[in-house]
Amino acid sequence: MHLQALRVFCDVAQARSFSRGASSNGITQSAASQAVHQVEKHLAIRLIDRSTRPLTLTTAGRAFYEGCKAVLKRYDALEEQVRVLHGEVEGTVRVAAIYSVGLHHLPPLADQFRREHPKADLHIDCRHPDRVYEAVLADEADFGLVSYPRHDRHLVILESHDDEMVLVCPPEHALRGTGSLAPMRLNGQRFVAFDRDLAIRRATDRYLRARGASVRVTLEFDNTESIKQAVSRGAGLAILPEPTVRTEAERGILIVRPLDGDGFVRPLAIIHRRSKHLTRPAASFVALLLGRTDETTDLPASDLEASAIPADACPNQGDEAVCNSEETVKS
Amino acid sequence: MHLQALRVFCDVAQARSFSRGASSNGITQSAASQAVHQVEKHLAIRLIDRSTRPLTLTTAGRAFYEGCKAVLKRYDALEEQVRVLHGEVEGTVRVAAIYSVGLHHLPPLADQFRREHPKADLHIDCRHPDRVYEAVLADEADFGLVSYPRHDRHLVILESHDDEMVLVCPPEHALRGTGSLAPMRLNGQRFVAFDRDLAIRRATDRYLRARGASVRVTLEFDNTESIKQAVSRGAGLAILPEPTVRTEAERGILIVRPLDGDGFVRPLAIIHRRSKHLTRPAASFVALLLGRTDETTDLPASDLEASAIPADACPNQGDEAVCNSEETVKS
DNA sequence: TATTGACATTAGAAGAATTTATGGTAAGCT
DNA sequence: AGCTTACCATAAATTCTTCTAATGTCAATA
Repeated sequence: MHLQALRVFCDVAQARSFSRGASSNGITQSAASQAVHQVEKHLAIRLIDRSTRPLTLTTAGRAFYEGCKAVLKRYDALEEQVRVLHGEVEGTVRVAAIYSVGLHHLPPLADQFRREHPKADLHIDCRHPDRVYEAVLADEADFGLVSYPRHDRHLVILESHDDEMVLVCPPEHALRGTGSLAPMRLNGQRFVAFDRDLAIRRATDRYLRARGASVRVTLEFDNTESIKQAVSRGAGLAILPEPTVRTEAERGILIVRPLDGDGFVRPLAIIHRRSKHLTRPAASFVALLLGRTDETTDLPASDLEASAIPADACPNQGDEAVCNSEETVKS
Repeated sequence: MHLQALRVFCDVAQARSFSRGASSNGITQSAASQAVHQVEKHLAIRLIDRSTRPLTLTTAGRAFYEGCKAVLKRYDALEEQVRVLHGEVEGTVRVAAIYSVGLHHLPPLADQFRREHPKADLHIDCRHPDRVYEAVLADEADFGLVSYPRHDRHLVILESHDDEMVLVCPPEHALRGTGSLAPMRLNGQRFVAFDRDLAIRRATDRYLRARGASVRVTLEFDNTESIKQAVSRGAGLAILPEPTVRTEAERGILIVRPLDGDGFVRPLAIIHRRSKHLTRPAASFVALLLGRTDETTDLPASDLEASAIPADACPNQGDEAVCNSEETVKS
């Protein structure tokens, strides 16, 4: 039995999808299908019911999924432990991240990584998404953190988790309030949006159009920070990844409301060059990002008592940089 | 990473030998060497120090070994749990075992198996070693339990644990006593031995000869039970596998003394046809024999509170059947 | 009913694991 | 020391796997 196959099964089970489970592991849907079939054949037990449309786990599948998750976590923690014990994780890690990820997702994980691997040198560059791809392809970064990953023959894409997209408005706005909001109610509102050439903008437009909400885009930026600033100054509403506005929501600077219905999310991914193997410390950091490190391990909890270790995993990506003019989206 | 590779590493580490570790997994020494190299390469850490003769584990190797053992145990328990949950372990298991194993090693394990898999039908046939091979080759048994396994193109050999060989004498004998005994002191003694065509006899002769003990063989049998009987009646001394004389030792019927120095052991093995895949219940029983089932699992300890579950693993094999005449072995 | 999205299946190519055969080295023996 | 034995590494050839790419099939939905 291949550990990789178990990993694929777990990711498929968690994502409730072969395609997404495959992406998380940087393989094709076909390979994931075959891998899971292999596991099922080995056990001679059907683990997944494919006859329904999002797939569901059988009873045995659920049990195996839970157990597998635990086994894999234990094994990953073991590898990490042995490496640390051997003082193996040293060297430089160069990460290229889109602004929002670098600002909001990475800091706590970077801290944890630096604590656990004092000998490793972690460099994080925050850039425009296009520059992230360039940096990875040019081998100026060991790997990159992006959202809405673009496929490229020279890249391997490891899909990470999704950020929930939420409505953001100023505290005095008519739509302030609590609880979730029907997307339709955004019809006719003024909006601050991402640049039109960013994937997140296209996804947002598609989302609003599909739900019959036509908004007037009054400002465009290529980064979340500028959008938040504009929103807080009353330039309009915005739809942003939840982690990027958590602080402002807690402080009452901005009002944040979830959107009704099926989650509108921003998929985050790790990208790296297909040919190149990750260095040891880079692999360790990727494992941390993918939540493959056991934060709740029962090993001697040596040196991390004071700090809050984030319970959820990894990286996500925003888009960012310049301010444009006004425009109406036929949503 | 292949679970099989981790298993090989663990067996190699435990056996302190690549060859034996390989045998435990039914692969060649070369394959074991390459598998361990692969693990080391993956971790980029040396786990085993080969420069010394029984090989030793490095510090990292020890840590990884302990962790691996736990992970594998957890995984094996998981597979078993899922199978039981799915009611998969049913059908007939036909085991062919040499007399001593069938009498002394199997009973508690058979009980445990029947308890855990009520739907499975377990048949155990105790036979002369040659008949065990015949039964397995003729597909009359799913697998066989033998000692001193013979290689055969059509068989896969899974080496199990070793039985310690001990000196057995009647309570009134001059060599009675406690503590271990120097083999040399057996020089000139009368002996009850196994048949000359049994591997265990040849191993015993070789052992005694190498240590300069020449004994007079007065009786020969092809099974341990007859030898014990003869010894208790004063026909001479014998060297037998420890588990086969434990009861008599406890009851004071026979005196049992370990032999000095490096262990003289009887290697036990599971044999099965190379081509044929084991049935599900057969595979479960083999897993139990190989100690790959987690007796100390923290799963709901359902129904096994009253019985003593043996802490050590599996099968072993004796040799047996007819009585011969007298003879002196130039040891 | 046609469409879309998602999984299965197949074939061929690339890659990995295993065996056989061989060579080198440590331990123990004479 | 020199020999012998046991043991592990390595190379080469073979056999098995696993991957991707292309295509087929089916459930959910408009």
